[in-house]
Amino acid sequence: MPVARPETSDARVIAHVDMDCFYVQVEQRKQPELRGLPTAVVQYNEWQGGALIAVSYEARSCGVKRSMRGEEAKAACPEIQLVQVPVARGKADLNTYRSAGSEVVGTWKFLFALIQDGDDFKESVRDWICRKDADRRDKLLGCGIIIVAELRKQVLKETEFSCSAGIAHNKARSDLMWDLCLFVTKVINTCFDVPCSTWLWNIARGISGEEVQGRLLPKSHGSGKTFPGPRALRSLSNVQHWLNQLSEELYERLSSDLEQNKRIASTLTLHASAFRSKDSDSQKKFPSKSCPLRYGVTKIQEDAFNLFQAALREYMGPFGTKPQGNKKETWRITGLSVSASKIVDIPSGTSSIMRYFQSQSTIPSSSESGCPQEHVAMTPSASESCSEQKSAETEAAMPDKDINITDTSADLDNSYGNMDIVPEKDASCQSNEAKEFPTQSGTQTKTIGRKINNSKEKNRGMPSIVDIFKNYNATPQSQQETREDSTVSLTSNRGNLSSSTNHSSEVNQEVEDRRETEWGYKVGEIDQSVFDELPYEIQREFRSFLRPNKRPNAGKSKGDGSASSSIAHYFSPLKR
DNA sequence: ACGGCTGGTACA
DNA sequence: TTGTACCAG
Repeated sequence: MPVARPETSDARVIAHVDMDCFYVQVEQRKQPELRGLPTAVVQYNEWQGGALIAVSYEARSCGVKRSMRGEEAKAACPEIQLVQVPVARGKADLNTYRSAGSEVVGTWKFLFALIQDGDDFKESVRDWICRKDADRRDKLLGCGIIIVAELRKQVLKETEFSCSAGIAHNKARSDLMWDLCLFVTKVINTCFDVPCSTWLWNIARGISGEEVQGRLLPKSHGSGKTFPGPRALRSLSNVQHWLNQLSEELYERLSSDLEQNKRIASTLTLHASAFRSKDSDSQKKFPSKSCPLRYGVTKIQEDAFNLFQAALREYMGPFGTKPQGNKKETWRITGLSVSASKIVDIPSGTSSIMRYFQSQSTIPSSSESGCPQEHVAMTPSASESCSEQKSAETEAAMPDKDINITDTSADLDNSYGNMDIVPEKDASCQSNEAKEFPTQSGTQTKTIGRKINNSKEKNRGMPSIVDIFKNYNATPQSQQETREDSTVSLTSNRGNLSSSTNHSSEVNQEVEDRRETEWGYKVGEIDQSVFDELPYEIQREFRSFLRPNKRPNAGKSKGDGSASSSIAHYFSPLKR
């Protein structure tokens, strides 16, 4: 983080949008009678009422906090409504919240529609962006404000979820930081090196050129569970049971990702936490282990268990293997998690997944360690790490032979669907595909990686929100004559979504009634409902752009109107 | 060794 | 590349 990037002269507009106590909102949408009540989402409830993981604003005002247990929350706020996270496979199941999150992201498509009509948008902002009577940077913020106001309204309309947002010229917050500024100035020379000092100095003043990294999808998936106190696992078979559960969930999510996003993960990692009951360094960390990820439930289960055993041996050192070594030097597992990472796009286009895999398939280098699947049956000592089995790397991006489909007309979904159903046998090393590519595994693996990366370039789906703002250029021109050039450009070479407008939501019906177009308006025609959402000082600013002689409506907004700067703005939760 | 589960970054 | 540590919500 301490990369002191200079702020560019080019003004940016950066918005931070944050879903309000999201899990609570998801539950309240499911049970509307909970709306407006102090509510919290709780994970498990057997021990002290479970752990709070989301707290509604009403409950927060009673002093309920996220780290509390359910019973604590009841004590602080007796009328609080506690909703439990679903449980699947004996563990918390967050999938409803994940898909609700995807819903939210899905609503952003209206922004891309906006981009498609970029010319209209340019036209509409041109008039005011060039005006002389306000600071250009503030005008840019104003533009961002409108976009974000629309976005929040759209999210609310399509999902019923409210969100809050902040807008600034950079990623660092730049207001309400005076104390920090003073503090930093005080300590800046005490204990920081030069790069760190300059970073601190700038951040405290809201100066940052750090860029926004755009991404719509997660970089990894994980499934984990803790086994606190007396629940700690003490037998291999119990560990295996839980690894099976976790692996199932992980595979389910990998499958969804493959189906919905056409992505595959290539690395499987096992994390565990443990302690040793008797003496010595019981602080010792349980090592993480990873290996190439092979698609298939039982494959992930097997690999995860093998990784665990390899890690366990390392953890226990000489004691673990020999029961007679030291009496009762035994382990307890207090946490397990399996995760999948290094997720890459696969080409969608016309080819099926299978065709892709087949074209990429390589021999799993029987030269060295034989069939890559052998480790499944290996004893712990013999399997000393899947990760050392280079041959298995090529397996990473390749589903089992037994799910390969010779019918090349098979489409993505069908071939993927078979993965789950077909019983997994050890794939032999003599598959036809394998023999076609007698290359060294390492080389081949790199090739796969490269191809996948290339495919990423041409195969991205929707543009990210960052792409939007990247192309959001306003050229600082000396007005008047150069008016043609002083436009806000909102274009994308990728956007290809249709711009349909949904007028059916009853929630915002009265809003819709007042509102005809998405983005065709001029500033003077800004949707009143959007306008009303703006902080008071921003409304005033806008009015000064538009009707310099008119006085703003007083008392419309909760703001006190005293703020003189619009450097950073914050929107309160949108009312339903 | 109850702040669970999930995801991210930075670093060696 | 793998493994570790730490952070945030």
